[in-house]
Amino acid sequence: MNSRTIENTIVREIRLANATSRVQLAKQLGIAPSTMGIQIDRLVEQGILKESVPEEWGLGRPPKLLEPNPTAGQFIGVDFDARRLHAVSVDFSQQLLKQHSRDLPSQAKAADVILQIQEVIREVRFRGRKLLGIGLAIPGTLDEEATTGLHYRFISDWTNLPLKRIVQGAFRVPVYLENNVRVMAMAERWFGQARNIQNFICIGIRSGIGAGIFLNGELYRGSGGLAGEIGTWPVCDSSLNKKIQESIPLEDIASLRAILETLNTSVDGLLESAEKCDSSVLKILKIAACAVGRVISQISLMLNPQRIVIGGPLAELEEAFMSPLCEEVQRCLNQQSGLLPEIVSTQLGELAGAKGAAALSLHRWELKV
Amino acid sequence: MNSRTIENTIVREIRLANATSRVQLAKQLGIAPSTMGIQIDRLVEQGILKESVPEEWGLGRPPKLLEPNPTAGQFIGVDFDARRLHAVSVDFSQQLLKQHSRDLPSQAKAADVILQIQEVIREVRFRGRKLLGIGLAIPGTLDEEATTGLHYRFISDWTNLPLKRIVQGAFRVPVYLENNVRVMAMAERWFGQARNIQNFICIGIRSGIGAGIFLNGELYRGSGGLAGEIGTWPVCDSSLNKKIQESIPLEDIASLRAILETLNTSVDGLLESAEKCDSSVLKILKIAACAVGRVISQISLMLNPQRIVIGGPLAELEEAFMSPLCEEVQRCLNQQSGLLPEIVSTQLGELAGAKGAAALSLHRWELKV
DNA sequence: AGGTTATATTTCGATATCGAAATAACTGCA
DNA sequence: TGCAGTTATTTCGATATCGAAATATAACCT
Repeated sequence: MNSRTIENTIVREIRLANATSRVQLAKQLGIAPSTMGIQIDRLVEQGILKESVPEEWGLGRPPKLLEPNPTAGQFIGVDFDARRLHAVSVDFSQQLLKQHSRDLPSQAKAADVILQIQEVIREVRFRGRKLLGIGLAIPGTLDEEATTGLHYRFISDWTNLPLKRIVQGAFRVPVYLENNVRVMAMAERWFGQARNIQNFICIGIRSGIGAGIFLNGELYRGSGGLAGEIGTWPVCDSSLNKKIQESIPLEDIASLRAILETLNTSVDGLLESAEKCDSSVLKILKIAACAVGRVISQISLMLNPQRIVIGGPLAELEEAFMSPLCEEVQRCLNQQSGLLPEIVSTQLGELAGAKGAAALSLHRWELKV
Repeated sequence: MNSRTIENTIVREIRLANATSRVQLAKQLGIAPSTMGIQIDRLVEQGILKESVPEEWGLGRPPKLLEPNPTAGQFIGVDFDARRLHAVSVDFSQQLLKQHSRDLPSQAKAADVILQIQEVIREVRFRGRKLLGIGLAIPGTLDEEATTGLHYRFISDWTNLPLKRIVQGAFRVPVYLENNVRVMAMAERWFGQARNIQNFICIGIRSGIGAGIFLNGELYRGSGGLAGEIGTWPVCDSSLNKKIQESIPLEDIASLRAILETLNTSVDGLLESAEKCDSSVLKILKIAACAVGRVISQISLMLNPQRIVIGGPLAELEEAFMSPLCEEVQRCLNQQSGLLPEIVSTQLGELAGAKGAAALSLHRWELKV
């Protein structure tokens, strides 16, 4: 139990609480106020934390509010899939410094992608702030220790890549990896729709479909790091499609890729025709929404989450996608209202993954001994 | 942070580790060996812990092994459903002291059951050991704080019963409640098939079907305490029964109650004819096993647990039930071997619930300030 | 202005924890 | 028997934490 352990705990707690006082922190962490005073004074002196005065205050001595000191350093986050790559830098208080997005060449090889990742990290790096860490949101599967990318269907030779070692070697700062759906879930938890929610599931619908899972307030990875791989979840509902007798994988009905292929259009084309209420488009979207809704209802039976956050372009389609999805969940759980989760769509936009990846490195960051 | 907090943590750690040394404990809890020495000495002096010598030891000074002192007190556990009630008392080191089982009158009312619970507690109470706590394994649903039984289908007026208050009032010791499938899961975790397993699911197949869930090494309850209520999980598989087009609830295919009703027999009758390989019985059991198997495969996609433990009478039927169940899981997950969980049946017998309930109170027990 | 109430923070002696070195208890070997 | 090697535990001065009381800083009231 390093003496820095408690200091790191304090910094993390301050990040979660936004702005709080010595006494509040002492209570929350079960530490004597006098001790907390000593620790905080040291952190302020080191430039890690910053004091500020509250706007309004009622009775009693007003607290000196504590926040992370923006100038203490910067973190960089990178998010990508087969088509596009996003990077951001944020300061120590998680405010955006620079951002950059670029398309990847179609048929890009793993080696190309890794080079581009390093390029954009240099691109968004902010002069004059010490770089403290890098977070990477990785599509596909990772090994259990989150050091190596195992497999990603949409980049042909993406197999067993020791990404952590490569990027850490290039930039000489701690590098943290996580699956991109889990990064989205962390982003929702830290600054999105799942703040202060202990049990929630973030479902990302893009090329594939995956789930990021927070239970008992903690990210859940599964025993082999494969939790949330619901793309192959078998869906069968004769009411949706009379021809389907056997169940088929969720990803083949409801992923963005499957829908775009069926309709032979682009993401923008899809969103546009959905807005225009094109009936054939609406029908396909409704089938997809119902499939996702049934899976959510089954997940809710098992896990009774408080909230479900839907991510990806389809989540923006209120009428065409989210409504039928919610109705289907309600229909499936009609007998058991206690199990009905709140269902919301993400509000974080396309930089969510990159910001989440930056936040990942920021939350994992630790004061050195 | 009470000074007793660390002592309670030490006692819990010793229970998990069976027999261990001061140095080992210090390492595991991140505490200096010198401090651990002081703490342990005090706990031994208080009669909470006991020292013993290791059987064999290689190089170096042999450790003084530490275990819970049996004479420090006793705990009582009670487990019941609509038909039958089990109670046990265990000493401070979790060894069985007394046990008692009895049938409940059919059509028993809630008030009767509560009286019987108190009776069997008096019955198994061991003279001359201080009673330190009581654990109750409750069928049906509980409120989130685990103080009140909300509903249980098979006892007619079992609604909103403040069981914790009632039993605590009668015996003046801490009383802990938990859903009976979760208690089974805790029993597997502490002294069953799931020792040292961080992520596992215990599926109990009795009158109903429920799941007890351990993730990241902790019991998971869900945001309303309803996690694991998989009885109504929709199962549809046209290969099992051509007539079924719409999905039907898992409990209506695979619960003990459903199977006994279909075959019009008793539990003993079922087990007997399954041993004799009665083909109509085997067919029904295979349908049930496949249904449970499909649900397990879906759960595995989501949660990637390391192990599944099956509880209830059917778990004893190796050929007739467990084999087809495992095959179905394998078939459903064939593409993704990393997701395949180990599937085992419980070995704890009919006292599992009562022993688990006693262990619940024992693990929750704390040194007073 | 001066007192009262309420809340946050600091002060300071008592206690707990740490870390490194010393000691204890064993095996194996000469 | 004596000594080297190994691991567990204890010793002891330095440091950290605690807890209760004192102090600081505000609003509110008369």
